[in-house]
Order: sequence, then structure tokens, then C-alpha cells
Amino acid sequence: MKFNETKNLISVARLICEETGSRLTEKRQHVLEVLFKLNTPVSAYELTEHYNAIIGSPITPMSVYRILEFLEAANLVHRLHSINKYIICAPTFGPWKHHPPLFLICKSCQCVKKIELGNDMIETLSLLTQKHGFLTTGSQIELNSTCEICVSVTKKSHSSGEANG
Amino acid sequence: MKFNETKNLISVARLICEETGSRLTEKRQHVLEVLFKLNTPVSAYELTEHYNAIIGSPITPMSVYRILEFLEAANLVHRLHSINKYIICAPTFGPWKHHPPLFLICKSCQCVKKIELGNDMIETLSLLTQKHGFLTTGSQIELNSTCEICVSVTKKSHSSGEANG
DNA sequence: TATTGTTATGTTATACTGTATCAAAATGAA
DNA sequence: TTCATTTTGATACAGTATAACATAACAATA
Repeated sequence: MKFNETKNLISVARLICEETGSRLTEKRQHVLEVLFKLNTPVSAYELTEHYNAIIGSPITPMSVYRILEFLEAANLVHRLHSINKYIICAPTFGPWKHHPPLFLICKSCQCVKKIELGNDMIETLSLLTQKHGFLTTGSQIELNSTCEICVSVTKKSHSSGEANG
Repeated sequence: MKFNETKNLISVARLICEETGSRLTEKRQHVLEVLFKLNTPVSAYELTEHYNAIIGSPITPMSVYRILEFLEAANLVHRLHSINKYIICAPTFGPWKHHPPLFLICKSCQCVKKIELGNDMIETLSLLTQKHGFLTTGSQIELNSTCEICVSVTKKSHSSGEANG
């Protein structure tokens, strides 16, 4: 299955750029590759550090921000506003849809899980939001919740003798 | 209907505080009142300015942050992570539920609309997130979308001759 | 090949958002 | 009063993001 995912990613990215008349420059490509390697949400500054550690030529946070903005507009990167972090959004992570993805974000440890919503769900949500004068085109949903690990930790610290029922 | 909403808000807040053994101090009450007056999302620093403009005794952003944290824990304030802003979450805005509210947030103009989700929706979402190891207790959903005003503006600027069909 | 326009990056500064830390004040209980 | 706890004051600083202007790279055309 995982045949040369990076190359796949880059070629898709190149196609998208060609469509819009923009360029997939070396830096942009490198940012994509670093994000792909990390495969976890990182802040722009963290990304800068990783970039400078991995790639030969250095980059500044300012450039990283600009490139992230570009890649987000190209649907190649998700910006997780809730935690001020960025994560790759590559065709390698599933078929290329423009469904609004649902991001589960743990309030406590900030781990993230991306979920594809079913068509029913999408439909219902779209209608609901339209009814309130909003359009979900190209949008994304962030659900600030709690992951099971953090839930169990909290439980323990709050009442250490509690059974797991 | 709107009989003395501020008093109602404050008395409910007082009750909540009593339950947890904490205090609804003058500053906390003022912050609630200012947020209630504004009734729109504001940043902590904007809130500080408004506070200092409206209330006699001054307050610092640090205190505002602490009070916001306190009020959020008491379910009296929502923190909208997507836009780093805070909005009142008062019982005057509907029956007191612990359903996760859905916030529609315009990516463009950052206007916000709070929506109560139906029980079906909540149920489906809860199951879905549980299946992925997350719990939605006390959580909130932020949907980064586009409001109709900004949609029409964008349309116009992109293709000014387009009909409204 | 020069020229020009557009896109992308370099560079510096600065604004905005949020937390750490320690001291002081206010409150409540022993 | 004394003590512990909660709340606030005050300062500093960390982290996130953008503004502004200069330069470089690229493409198209004369």
C-alpha cells in the first residue's frame, strides 16, 4: 500500500500548484516533507526548528508562516486553530475529499485525531449551518474533548480508589 | 421575558461558585457583567480595555486571564480557541445544558453564532468520538466556516458579473 | 538580452496572546 | 489572633503571528 508516499504527496502537490498557477518551490516542498515525516501537529516555530535540523538550508519562522498559509490554501495543510498547530493534510491519508474533516483535540494533552465524517452527518451539519447563515465549504471542525488516557489520569488523581465501572 | 437578566446571571453565577466553595468576587462579577454587555466574542486584552473603560477600578490582563479561566471552569464563559476570544455563556441564553455547543465561526470576519445541537446529533457525535477514544464531556465544537455576508463579498470580488442564482 | 511584472523569500521589527513567579491582600476557619 | 487558603497585584517573559520593506527568482515580452 505505502508505495513511496512522499513522492506521491509531492506530485499531487505539484499538480495542485500548477492548477493555480503557483509554484511548488524547494522550501515549500521541504516544509511538506518535514510535516509528512513528523505526521503530528506542530507549531510554526517547532516546524522551523525541525526544518533547520533536517534540511540543509535554513529557514525563518516568517517564511514558515507564509508557506503554511500557502499550503493551507492549497488544502495540503490543516491549521488547527484550537492549539495553534499545523498538520499535514495529504492525499496519502485517505481519498481526496473536500468533506469538512473532524479533528478531535484533547484539551489536556493536545493529542489529535482526524476523523472522516459520514455523508449523513455532513448533510445534517451543512443544512443546520446553512439555516443559520453559514457555509461549510472548505471548512473544518475542531472538537475540544478529552482523550481516554487523560480521562483515566484525571479520574485517578481525583478519586484514586474508584473502580473502572 | 428579559426580566433583569444581569441580576439573574449574577445570582446563578453566585450559586455555581457556592457549590464549588469558590467566591464570586467583585472583579469576577464585573468581568461577567462586561462580557454580558458586550455579548460578542472579545480577546482577553479587548476585554481588559472594555473593563477599564466601563468599571471604575482598573484591571490587568493577567487578572483577566485568571478570571476567564475561572469562569470557563464554572461554565460561565466559553473560550473560542479558534479565534482566541471569549464569550459569555449564560443561562440567559437558553436552558442550562451540558450539551456540547456548536460555534459557527466565520473564517473571514470572525463573527460567531452559537447553535444548540439536537439530541440525535449529540448522540451520533458522542458515539463516533468514543469509538476513537475521545470523550466529549464538557466539550465544545468549533466549526470554522464562512458567513453568508463574507461569502457574497468574496463572490463579488472574484467575479463581479456573476448573477445571484 | 534587457525590461518589466509577478511571485516568492529575506530580514527586521513589532504586535498580540498567554503563562510563570513571587509578593501582597482578602477571606474564612481554628 | 493566628493560620491556611483563595484571590489579586505586579513584573517579567515565553510563545504566536503579522507588518513592512528589500531582495531574489522566475516568466513573458519587446
